[in-house]
Amino acid sequence: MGPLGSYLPYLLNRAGARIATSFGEAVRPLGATLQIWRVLAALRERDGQRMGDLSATTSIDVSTLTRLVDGMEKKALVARRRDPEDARVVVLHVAPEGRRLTRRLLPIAERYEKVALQGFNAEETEQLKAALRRLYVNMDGLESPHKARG
Amino acid sequence: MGPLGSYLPYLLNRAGARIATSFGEAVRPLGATLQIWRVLAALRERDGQRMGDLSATTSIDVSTLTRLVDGMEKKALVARRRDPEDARVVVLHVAPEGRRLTRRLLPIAERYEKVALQGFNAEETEQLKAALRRLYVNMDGLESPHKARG
DNA sequence: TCGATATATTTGCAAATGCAAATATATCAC
DNA sequence: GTGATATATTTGCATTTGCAAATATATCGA
Repeated sequence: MGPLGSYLPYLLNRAGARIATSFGEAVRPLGATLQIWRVLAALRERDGQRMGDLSATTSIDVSTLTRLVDGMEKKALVARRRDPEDARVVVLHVAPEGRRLTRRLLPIAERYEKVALQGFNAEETEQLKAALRRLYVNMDGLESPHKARG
Repeated sequence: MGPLGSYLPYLLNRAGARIATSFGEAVRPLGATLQIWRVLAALRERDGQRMGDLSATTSIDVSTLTRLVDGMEKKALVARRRDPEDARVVVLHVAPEGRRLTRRLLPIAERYEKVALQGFNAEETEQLKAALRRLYVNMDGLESPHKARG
C-alpha cells in the first residue's frame, strides 16, 4: 500500500473539504455560507420543500438544518410554513431577500465550477461528475445499516 | 444553471463527506478515527515528521492536530519528541501500539478503496484520482491569498 | 549580547456538527 | 374514539473544528 496521498478517501475528502472551505470564504462577504447556498439552490430548484426533503437533497443533517433555517428566517431569506395537509410537516419557501441573494450567489458558484475544473474538457468534466455520483451510491454498501440515506 | 446535484462542489463535498463519515464509523470499533488513521498512515510513510509537516500531508489544521496527538499519545499510539536540532520543533514517532493499530486499519482502508470504486476499472480509477489531485491544485487559484497551503 | 523578527507549536474560544431524546402530529387497530 | 405506533421537526448536549492569540525557541543585525 502506498502513501496517504494515493488513497481515494483521502483525495476525495481533501478536495471536497477544500472546495467547500474556499467557497464558504467566497460567499461570506455576502453574508452567506456554503450551507445557506445549498438550501437556496435546492429551493430554487423546487420551492416549498419540507425540512426532511431539504436535508436529503442538501446532505445537511435535519438538526443542523433546523438551526440553519432559524438563522435564514431571521435574515428574511426564507419563510417556514406549516403544511396544512399534514401539520407535522414544515415547508420552506424562499422570500424576496432570498431570491436576491441567490442571484448574487449564482455567479460565484459558476466561477467556482469553472476554476475548479480548469483544464478539464467537457467530456472529462462529465466523467468526473458521473464518477462522483457513482461513488456516492457505491458507499451505500458500507453505510451502517440503521441510517441509510437516499 | 441546473439543480444542486449538478454542481461540482456539491458532488465533490457530498461524496467526500460521506466516505469520511463512513470510514470513521468503520474504524471506531478499533478505537480509531479517520484523523487518527491519517496521522498513522502519514507516519507509516515517513516516521518522525514534525507537527507542521503532518498538518500539511494530512490536511489537518495544526491546532486540531495538537489535540489529536494529545489523545494519540495518551493511547500510546505515538510519542512526541523534541527535535534536538531545533527545540521549536516537535517530531512524532509511531509507538508499537500505533504500529499494531495501523496493521489493523490497513485492511479496512483497502476495503473502502475497493467498495467505493466498485465498477471502476483501473484506468477509470487512475483518471478519477488524477482528476481529484488536479482539482485540489486548481483551487489554489481561489484560495484567499494569506493562507495558501502546500 | 540585546532587541527585533521569524518560525513552530499550543491554548483560548466561539461556531458548527450530529446523535439521541423530546415534542408534536398523524395513522392504524380495535 | 382510545391507545399504540409511526413520522416530522426541534432541542439538548457533547464533540470537533479552525481562527487568532499566546508561548517558546531561533536567527539575524547591530
